[in-house]
Amino acid sequence: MRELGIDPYPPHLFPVNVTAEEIHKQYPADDTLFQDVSIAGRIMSRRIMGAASFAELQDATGRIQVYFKRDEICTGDDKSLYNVVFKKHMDLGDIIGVTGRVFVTKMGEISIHATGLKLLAKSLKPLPVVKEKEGKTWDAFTDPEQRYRQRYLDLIVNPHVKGVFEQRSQLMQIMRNFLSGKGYLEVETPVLQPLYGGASARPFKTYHNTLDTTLYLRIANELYLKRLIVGGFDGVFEFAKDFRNEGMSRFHNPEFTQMELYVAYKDYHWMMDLVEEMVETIALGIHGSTKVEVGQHTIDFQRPWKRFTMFEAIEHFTGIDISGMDETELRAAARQLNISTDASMGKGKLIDEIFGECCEDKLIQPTFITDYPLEMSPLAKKHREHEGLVERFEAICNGKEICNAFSELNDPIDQRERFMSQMELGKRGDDEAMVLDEDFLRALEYGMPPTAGLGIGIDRLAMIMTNSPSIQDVLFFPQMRPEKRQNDEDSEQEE
RNA sequence: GAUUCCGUAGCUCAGCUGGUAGAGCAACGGCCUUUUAAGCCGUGGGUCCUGGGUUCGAAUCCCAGCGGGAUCACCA
Repeated sequence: MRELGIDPYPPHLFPVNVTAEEIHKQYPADDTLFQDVSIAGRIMSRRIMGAASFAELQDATGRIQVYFKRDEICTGDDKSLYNVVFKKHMDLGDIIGVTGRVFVTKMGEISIHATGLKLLAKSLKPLPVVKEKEGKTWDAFTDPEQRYRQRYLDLIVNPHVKGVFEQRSQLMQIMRNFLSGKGYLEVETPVLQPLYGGASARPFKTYHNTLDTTLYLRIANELYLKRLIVGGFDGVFEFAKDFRNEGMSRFHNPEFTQMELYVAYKDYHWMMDLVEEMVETIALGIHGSTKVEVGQHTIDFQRPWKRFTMFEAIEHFTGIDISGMDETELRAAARQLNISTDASMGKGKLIDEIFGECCEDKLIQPTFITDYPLEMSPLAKKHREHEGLVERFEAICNGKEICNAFSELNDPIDQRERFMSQMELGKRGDDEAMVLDEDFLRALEYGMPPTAGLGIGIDRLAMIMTNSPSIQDVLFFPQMRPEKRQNDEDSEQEE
């Protein structure tokens, strides 16, 4: 092509003045429009019939057909632009710029009658060709490994994939507007932390050369946001990438996004109202309805959501009232429900286990589960009425937790004791136990107002809102094993 | 981490109980001035994931490894 004097990667801008979507929306309702268009995109299909051809052009908004006629794009005697450049040297996947006018073909398809054609970027690799007609699809690009590893290809070839990510972006935008609109401040806190905290998980560990110190990638930002509440902000939130060095599944990626929110002078009842309102707003914003199709179910986010205490939920699904049981009785109840237990499990763990086995996956419609065992929640405030419980709730939806929240523990003495018992667990070999954060305790000692806190899994919520069965479908680049072991010897030598 | 299924052309797949590879689309060469999964004629294209083993002979059987999916465990 270079021999023909054509730069396959020209440097100049191409003056686009219209998108495929705009044309489809406004034409032919007003057929005086679009008589001098300039549009750019990728060639997705081509049908050549001698001196005339049709091609489908895909831009960021969609596809539009382009009609090329030899004598229209080559007005002089030199027909090589059509005969040689277009027919021989252009391929599916090439990015081109087209000028022309919009018209409707005999077959009734809105198309662009091209008067000019320019190659903007050559594609050297063949594109998977997906064809569709009447709902049937040929040669779909479906291999999950290739779709995730080469997301760019997936996005080119599978248009609905873009829609999923647009909805994810919309979700975050709505949430951000919702929270900002209430006057809360969006903040940023450290990803690299000398101590990891705010959740029970194994961290990624790294090292800072100049400081000569170990740092951890955050597993949560909770403790930093609460420091900001101590500092006098009434409401702070952060969309936080968190990192947990744990197993992967269709619900878990090593890095994931959580939105955490802390609001002073509120409690967990207040926070439930906020979550309902916020998620309902998101559903309405994305789908125009509180009802969302998810797999086999229709989930309705209309307020108010059902609220159960954990004990009520267990009684509802198993018929067993465990609220007054001691550890031995709980163990017997678990055995009766075919739940395996081991000696290390305390009362709280047993309750949590029973709930997880018998209730969680049955909760399809959004439901708040409240009042968790104290042992499982070292950062939550003790329940105002019930011994052994904390003021905590989770929202369960489609059988999965979508958020976790509590009245935050602001008693520094109680907090220190909770950390101490976590460290006991750590000594007994629980590698997910929390570590004591002396600076956080110091902050609490200055006094933190009563505060309600929330963590909401953005990826999980996006899965529900976009009807995606796997977290990999709502992450552009889900974590995969490295494709090739390159320079194997080099890396071994570095070790 | 455990179990299980899968890995053949650029894409989607076929290849039965072992005889060293096939289709459609894409590509390449032709014909065709409003087609739409365009069509018609012709051509090329594969370390059958990798490495071992069994065998006269392996894409096929066996073992190990790599990669992926699903389920489970841990967790959000």
